[in-house]
Amino acid sequence: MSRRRGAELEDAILRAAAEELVRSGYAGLTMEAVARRAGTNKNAVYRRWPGKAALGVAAYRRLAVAATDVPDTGSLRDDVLELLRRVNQQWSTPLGAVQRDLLAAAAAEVDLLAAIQEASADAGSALWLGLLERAVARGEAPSSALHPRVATTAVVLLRNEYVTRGAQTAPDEVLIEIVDEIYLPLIRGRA
Amino acid sequence: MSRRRGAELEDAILRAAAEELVRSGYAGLTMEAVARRAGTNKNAVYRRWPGKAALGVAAYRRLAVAATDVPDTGSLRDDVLELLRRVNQQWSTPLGAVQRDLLAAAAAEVDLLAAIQEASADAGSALWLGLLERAVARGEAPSSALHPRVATTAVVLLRNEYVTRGAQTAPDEVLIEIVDEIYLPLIRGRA
DNA sequence: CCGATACGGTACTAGGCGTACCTTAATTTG
DNA sequence: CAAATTAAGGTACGCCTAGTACCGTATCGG
Repeated sequence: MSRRRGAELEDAILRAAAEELVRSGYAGLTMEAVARRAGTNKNAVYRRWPGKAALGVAAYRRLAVAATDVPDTGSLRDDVLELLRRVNQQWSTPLGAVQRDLLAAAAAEVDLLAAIQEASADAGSALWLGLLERAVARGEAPSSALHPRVATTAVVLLRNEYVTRGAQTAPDEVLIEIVDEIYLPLIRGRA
Repeated sequence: MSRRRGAELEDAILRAAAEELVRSGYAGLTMEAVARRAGTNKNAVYRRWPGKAALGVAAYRRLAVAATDVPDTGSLRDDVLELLRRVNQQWSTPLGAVQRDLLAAAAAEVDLLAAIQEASADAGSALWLGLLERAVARGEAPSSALHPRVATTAVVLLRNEYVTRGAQTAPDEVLIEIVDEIYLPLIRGRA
């Protein structure tokens, strides 16, 4: 029997950790179970990651590679609402719960936080800026709306729903309210 | 020696838990230490609260009674910025860190979440709506701006800084950016 | 072929949550 | 006022999990 080493073993551990994450959530993630599922022991894990949080983040990054493609309906409102709905849907999955737990668990270590941010495309402003750029080209929005913090306001407000309400999912009415009562007025107001 | 009972003992436990909370944070809070500091044992604690999260929230509520008074400078921008600065300052204290940890720890139990919300006045929309009402009276804002979600947008964005950046405190430039680039344009745009 | 390196196995320690059980004090009730 | 009930105190658990230590052994590079 061959003994796995280096990258091969590391890969197996990450795969195992990712499976455990979706199965049991971050709270239920145990180093022991990860090692067992990977067919190894805790030593191999601790040689690579300093602790549970770091492993959790590393495993999450492998799960959250699926980048959301940006909708292009020809209407700013529809684009925003659609992207917001996709994000909401993604956050409603067990993976979204994992992300939130991880965000809380990694709050102490700044580098881990950055790693999570990097992994979740929805957090980046690129998607939202791109969407706005097309609206500007169509004359639906002023170019002064192309501002990172402005662009991501809708998704930030949605995240707040999860954080403060502990919501499993945000109802569609909330998304509509965010778009119609805040995001679009904000874009208008920056003219 | 007299043996404390009922409300008196409950009070001592809550006081002890609050002290432990500011000393060691929520992560370092242990039922054992709380009981010891209160001069009793874990039994008395568990007879009153089902677990660590519930006790933590109850203790936090006793700490966070200090309601922020709303500034009234005569200018919407100054009012908003000032209130935001006060909230930022409050969230920068150890107590703010406790609140964030608690928010994460109580994410599973909805009733606990509600209890935290209730305790932190800054989360409520009343403060922000009151501030806006005065601005409307002065003609600085349209009455259509009097909307709970709109009113609290600034503080929600600030919270996001803490959640996603793990910030100890948000720099003043961020507050200014939130006010000038988002909050005020939003108010304008709702005219 | 020979180190050096890293994996596997196992056994620990340490700490904390939550529970069980019993004794003892205070309070309520007949 | 005595008896019954309620609630504290004391203590010892069971259980789980993080993280560490040690050692034999397979693999890899030179």
